Amino acid sequence: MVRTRFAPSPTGYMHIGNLRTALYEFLIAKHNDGKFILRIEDTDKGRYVEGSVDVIYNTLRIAGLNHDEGPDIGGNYGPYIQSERKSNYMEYAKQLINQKKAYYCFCTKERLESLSKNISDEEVVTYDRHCLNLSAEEIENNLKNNVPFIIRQFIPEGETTFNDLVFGEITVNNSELDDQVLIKSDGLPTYNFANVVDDHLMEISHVIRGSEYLSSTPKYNLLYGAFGWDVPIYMHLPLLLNENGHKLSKRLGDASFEDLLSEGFLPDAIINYIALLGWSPSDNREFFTLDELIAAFDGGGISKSPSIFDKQKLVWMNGEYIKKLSPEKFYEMALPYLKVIKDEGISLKKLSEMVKTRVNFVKEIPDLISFINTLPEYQTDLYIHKKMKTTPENSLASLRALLGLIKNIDGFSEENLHAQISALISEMGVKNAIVLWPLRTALSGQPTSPCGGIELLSLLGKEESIKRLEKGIQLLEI
RNA sequence: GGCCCGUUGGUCAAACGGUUAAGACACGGCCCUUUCACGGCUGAGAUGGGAGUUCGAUUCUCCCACGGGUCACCA
Repeated sequence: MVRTRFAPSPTGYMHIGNLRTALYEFLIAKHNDGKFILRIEDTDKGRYVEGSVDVIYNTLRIAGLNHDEGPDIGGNYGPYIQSERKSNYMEYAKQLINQKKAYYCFCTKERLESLSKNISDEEVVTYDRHCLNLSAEEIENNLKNNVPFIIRQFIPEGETTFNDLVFGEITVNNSELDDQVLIKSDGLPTYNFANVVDDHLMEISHVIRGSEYLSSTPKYNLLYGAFGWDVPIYMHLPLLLNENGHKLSKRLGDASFEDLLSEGFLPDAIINYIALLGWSPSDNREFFTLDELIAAFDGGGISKSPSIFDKQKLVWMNGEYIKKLSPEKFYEMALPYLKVIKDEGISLKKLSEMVKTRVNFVKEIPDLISFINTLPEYQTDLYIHKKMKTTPENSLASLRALLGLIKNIDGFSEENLHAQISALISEMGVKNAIVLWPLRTALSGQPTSPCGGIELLSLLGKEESIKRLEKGIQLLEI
């Protein structure tokens, strides 16, 4: 049974790197018909941020990464919040002490600091094992007198080798490893210890996490070995970097999932995009629904080198997702923005269709259509278009002819307008653009618009169209 | 600094000893189009450097350079 877990700390912020880790954990579980577990790692009381567990729930829900077990929905391996499992860890730590795989340490903070003081910056500071050989009496005495203590892992001599699904076999000399703290003086376990104990107890089969944990993995292995437990399958993921090549972080102002959502990115687009950061499917496809990802994600094709999070490409992908939306769904999302239009005679449905291929975000809509409310101030050089071969002079002539025609048209349907204007154009003996570009310009007052001149006529109606044409003529006559 | 990991165009990346070194984003051009956009076509742009191994290296080995990670009673 494949069981993976997402184990965030409730620090109030879920950046894209965390999300991608959760995604891959979810995908590996689901690809293998396994379980995806959520566990909250709140052993650092100092960093706890109120409400951040809800951020985690919301993120997973919105992203569609539904967990099978967790604090909110329970499961057979609970509790799923580490602070609620406190007694477990001490018990296991004492077990290691009995086996001489761990030991009490009564060193004060001051002594530990003095340790690093005598050493130059070039060297590694490791614990000097001052407390390793305390006599049984000393230990007992200290404990009896409530001297604050921590429990340290005893790292034996030798080498440690582990295998990683992404990075392959890695061997490290144990002399590089410190006698790390397992239980802190507040009685809570460190992340490293809690992780090993919980992953074992929760029968996690695949430990999937960022590659920043690669160098502490040997210590995990030693712990598994000390307990006599099977080592899980490791899968370390390449880091996600910002455009400056640094690890994504809140401090550097990198966007969180929530930030991206409020910027208007679609959850599916974000998921699709980050799935491709550090992973490449065998067929090089680039559009995936979550279900398609589950089918395709078999653990292969994961890169070892870090990737830079490129927002520009996400913007593009968001636009693609918007184009894929059904007209109904797009209309629903666009509606709040379409409502900037004051004229109730205008079909928002129709506007919605026009605007759909022109935006990467629905929030861009008002900028595209607000000219409909009021004609913007514009300069007559808008009428000069090299490719259309328009000049202020021929534009003026066209607008005059159009004004004359339109005043006498009653049916303002597109078909009718189209027919009449075509007739006018052939009568004038000019190119389409000579008439249509000035029309579009006079009606929109902008270099671009979501549709052409004839549609604009129909959209604005006779009265408003005449006003705008007259305004154009007036400008050109000066 | 020690240790670990990495290095294909600006970015994401494919090619797992033999290819004219894919594709995508961004950028340029052309076409389509009554503007813009969409769409289509197209252009420019890369194997960090040096030794080996091999008939042949992006691919294997070593050295160097560069980048990242880690070295907490943080996770």
